[in-house]
Amino acid sequence: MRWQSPSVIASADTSRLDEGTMTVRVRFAPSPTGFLHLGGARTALFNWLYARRHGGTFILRIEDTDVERNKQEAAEAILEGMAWLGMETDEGPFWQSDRGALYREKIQELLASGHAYKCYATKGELDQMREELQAKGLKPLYDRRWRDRTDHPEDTPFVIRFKMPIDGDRTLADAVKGDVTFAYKELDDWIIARSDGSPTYNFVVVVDDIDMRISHVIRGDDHLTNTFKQAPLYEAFGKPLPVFGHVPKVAGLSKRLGSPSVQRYRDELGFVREGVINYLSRLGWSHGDQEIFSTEELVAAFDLEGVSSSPGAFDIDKMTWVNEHWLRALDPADVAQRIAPRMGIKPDARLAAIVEILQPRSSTLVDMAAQAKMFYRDDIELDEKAAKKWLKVSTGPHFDELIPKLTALASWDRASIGAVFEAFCEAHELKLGKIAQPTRVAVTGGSVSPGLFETVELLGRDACLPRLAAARAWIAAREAAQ
RNA sequence: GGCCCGUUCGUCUAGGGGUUAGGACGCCGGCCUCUCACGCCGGUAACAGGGGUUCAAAUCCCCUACGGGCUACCA
Repeated sequence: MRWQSPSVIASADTSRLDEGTMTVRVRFAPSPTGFLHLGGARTALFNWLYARRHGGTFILRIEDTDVERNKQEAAEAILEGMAWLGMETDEGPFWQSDRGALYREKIQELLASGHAYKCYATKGELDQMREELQAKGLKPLYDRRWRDRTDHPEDTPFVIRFKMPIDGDRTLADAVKGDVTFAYKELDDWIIARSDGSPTYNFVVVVDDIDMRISHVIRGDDHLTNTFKQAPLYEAFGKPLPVFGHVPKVAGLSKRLGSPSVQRYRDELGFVREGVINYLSRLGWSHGDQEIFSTEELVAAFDLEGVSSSPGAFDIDKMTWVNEHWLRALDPADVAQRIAPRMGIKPDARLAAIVEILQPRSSTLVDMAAQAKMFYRDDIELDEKAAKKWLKVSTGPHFDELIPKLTALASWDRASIGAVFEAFCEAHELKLGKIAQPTRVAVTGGSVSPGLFETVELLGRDACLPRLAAARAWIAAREAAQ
C-alpha cells in the first residue's frame, strides 16, 4: 500500500484508500481513432480485472469528441474486440458526443464559481508571447493575462481557461508509480473550452469521471502529467480525487505498421482468447512466478501492486507459447467448434477426435486447421523423398501381410489397428518404426504425422486401404524398374 | 530545452540491506519415442555506469547515460 504515505493522504480522498469499504468503479475510455490493439486491450483488461476482483463496476466510455478523427467502424471494432475477449461492460458504452449538454453546464458552473475565466487573447498574440518567452529561455506558458481582468470585449472570440494554482507542489500517490511530485509553476491556465465552445479532452475526462463516479482511474502512463492538470479540477467541483494508477505502455508493438488489432491476432494468426488474455495480463503485471492464469485465476489474483512501473516489450514467441498452453487445455469439442469455420466444415465428433491428437502439436488455430486438412482430403500425393526412403522393395512383403489383416479388421479403431502392427512386429522381431514409417508414408503421403494408429483410425478404412494398395503397387513398380 | 516517469538474463519478470540473484519464453544439449510434436532432465544468459551511506547495496541516496511521456483552441 505504497500510496498511504501521510503527505499524500492530505491531498487525496482518504475514504477511497480503504479497500475494504469502497465501491470500485473503473472505466476504459478509448478514442475510436483506430482498432483495438493489444496495448489498448491490456489497459481495458487491467480495468476489467480490477472491477471483477473487487466486485466493482466496469464502464466503457467512447471518447469521440474529435469528430474529424473518429470512425464509426473503429468504435464497433473496439466493442467487438472486447466482446471476443470476454470483457463485458456493466455500464455503457457511453459516447462523449452525446454528452455536450453536461459539458456546457459544467463549464458555466466553473465560470460562475470563479474557477474559470474567459481569455480573449488571439492566437497571434499567444504565439508572440510564447516566442518571447522562449527567446528568454523560459517555458512557453500562458501568462494568465486575462485571469484577473473584468472587462469583456464585445464580439471578440474567446476561450475559457481554468484557474490553476500558481505555485506550490502537488504530490499524488499513484497506485502503480508511487508518489509523484509536480510543481504547479510548470503548468498554466489551460483551456477547457475552445473558441467554438467545445470542451477539451482534459476537461471532459474529469467531468465524465466525476459524473460516472469513477473510483480508480487505471490508464496509460502517457497521462501521468495530465493528472496534475486534472486534480485541481476535481477540487474546483468539490469532488474527491479518484485513485490513479498509471500503467506503463507496451513497447515493441510495431510502430511503423501500426500495431495489429486483436481481431488480426484472432483471425489471421489464430490465437485463442484464453491465450491472449493470459499473455496480456502477464505483460507488465506479475504474481510471483506464476505464468499460466485462467481468467478466473486472474480475477482472483489481479492487483495494482503487481503492476510493474516500467514498460514491457511485446514478445510474440512468449505469446505463442501461452497460446499453445491454452489450445491444449481447451476441450477438444470446443476447439473443433473454433476451427471448423476456418476449414469450411461442420464440427462433429470426428473433428473433435482429430483436434485431440493435434492439440499437442499445434501453436494456433491456423496451424491446427492446416494440419487437420490432411484428414479431409480425398487423395494424397506421395512425397518423393519420403517414398524413396521408406517404401523400399524389402517392405513389399510386409504390406502383403498387413493389408489383409487390416482389411479383415472388424472394428476400425486405434487399439485394434495397433494390435495388428504390434503382432506383426513381434512375429518378425522388428522395431515398430520399421513398419510404422512405411505405413505412414503410404497413408499420409509424408513421413510426419500424429501417432500412426490414431492417424489410420481417423483417416478411416475407406481412405487407408486403397492408399496402402497404391503404395504396394508403387513398390512393385520400383522393383520392376530395378 | 524544461518538467515527470523509467532502467535485473535477448524478452516477460521474482527479489526491496546479508541469496550460489529465482522462475518463464527463446536458444543449445540429453532422455522418452512409430515420425513430428508433447513431456521430462540439464545448460546458456542479467542487477545501465559512477559516486556515496553501511560491517554489508541489485535493494537506500546523489550524479551521469540511455529510453519514454508531457510541454496544443489533439486525445
